[in-house]
Amino acid sequence: MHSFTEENYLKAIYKLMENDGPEVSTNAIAAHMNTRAATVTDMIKKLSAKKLVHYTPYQGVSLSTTGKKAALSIIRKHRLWEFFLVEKLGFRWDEVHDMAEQMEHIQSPELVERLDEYLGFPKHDPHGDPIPDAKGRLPETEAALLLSAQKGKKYKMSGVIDHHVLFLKHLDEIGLKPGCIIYVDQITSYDLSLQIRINGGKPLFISHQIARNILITSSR
Amino acid sequence: MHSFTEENYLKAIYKLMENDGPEVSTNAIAAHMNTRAATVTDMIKKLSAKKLVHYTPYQGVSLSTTGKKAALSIIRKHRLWEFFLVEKLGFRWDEVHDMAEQMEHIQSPELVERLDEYLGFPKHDPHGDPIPDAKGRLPETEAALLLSAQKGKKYKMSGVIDHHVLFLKHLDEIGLKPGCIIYVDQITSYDLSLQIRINGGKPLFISHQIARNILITSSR
DNA sequence: TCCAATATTTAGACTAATCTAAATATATAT
DNA sequence: ATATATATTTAGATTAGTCTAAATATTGGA
Repeated sequence: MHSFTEENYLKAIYKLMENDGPEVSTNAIAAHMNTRAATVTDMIKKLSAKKLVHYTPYQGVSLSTTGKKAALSIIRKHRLWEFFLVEKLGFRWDEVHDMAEQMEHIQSPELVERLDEYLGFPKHDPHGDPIPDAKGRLPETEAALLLSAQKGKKYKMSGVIDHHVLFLKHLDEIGLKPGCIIYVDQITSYDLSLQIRINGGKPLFISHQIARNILITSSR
Repeated sequence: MHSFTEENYLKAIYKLMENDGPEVSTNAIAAHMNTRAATVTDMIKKLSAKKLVHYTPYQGVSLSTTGKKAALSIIRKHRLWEFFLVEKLGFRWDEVHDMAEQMEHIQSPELVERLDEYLGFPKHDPHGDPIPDAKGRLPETEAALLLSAQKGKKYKMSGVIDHHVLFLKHLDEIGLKPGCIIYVDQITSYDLSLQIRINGGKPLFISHQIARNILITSSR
């Protein structure tokens, strides 16, 4: 249906749209995809001809209904495969992105639905990101930043903002991963660093830099 | 490393080489891959420049050691994914080829090894084809054709020659699939058709056409 | 308002994979 | 042995995706 490249553009536009609003700039896409603005313009025209995006020259681009659906389908596959890689094959959550990046392009609606069922219809991937259902609907996700946590309370880690491998690896090393319970013992007002305990373990210091990239929900 | 297209050529050359001997003709590749001879010549030159094949113009092509290794790695992945699709996701053996055709190109040595382990190191895929190990070694496979079976004996179905979907689907419908036990009750010398029973079930007539495409081993 | 900085698009070119048509080599049947 | 049929390669063109450099549009500050 769509080429790998087209799928990657749709996904990129979707993610940028999620963060920065519906109108996505050529340069933002170029930066996100590590290509040149001229290349992006070419591809946007193609996606526009296929009615996957709305495009007015110089005004940025936004996903059409079909484009959004396509993007969500790719994201669904990506996240289901990530879940598979962690839960079934035993990879760590910081290892699976690049593999899923390839697997998300496998074309077979039947395969996706069977995989979903096989995995027990998970709602979130190993990073805590919501998995769209077969219709492209995202599960409700109420989440706050760890830096907005209150002293003395406990929370459940529900995901991350930053998805870079080095960040994820660091979190994994200190024992932080989605699902764990975080007890907030101290908040240093000077540098906004936190002293926490994970699942009731020993105290751990978390910088503001890290706390702003961790998502939490009320525990239970 | 290699493009999808290059991988598909290597696989095609491997399969043709398996059937017709080491020297594979341009036309044979073109026919197998549904392209034109001119296209094949171009690609052969590229594979030759990469030292994946040995090539003398007008004399056909053969896989180099590296080329053969690459081909076996792709076949390994294809067959492991087929096994996964049937054993874990519950697809029928006649449904999985096209999906595996896409999955075989996923690049990640670690993923393949973990998948192999997860599946319990299977030796054969759902069609009975041998799965190369991590080093590219194929398991021993002694197999005969069903048409060479003897009256009154029983055999285990070990695979198929023809891999076309319609053939596989037909076999599945009549209950023949790798692993089943075949009792040969009668052989009609006139048309070489067979009367068999599957796993001791009710009698079934098998044409010569079908019998020549089914592989068997001695039962147990 | 107008100019400079920034963002975007256009023009022209490149590579990989493919094609058709023409040229050339090999094989085969009298 | 030679002509004809078949197989293969070459030449030249096409499409998708990419690039650089140049042209053009938008924006924000004086």
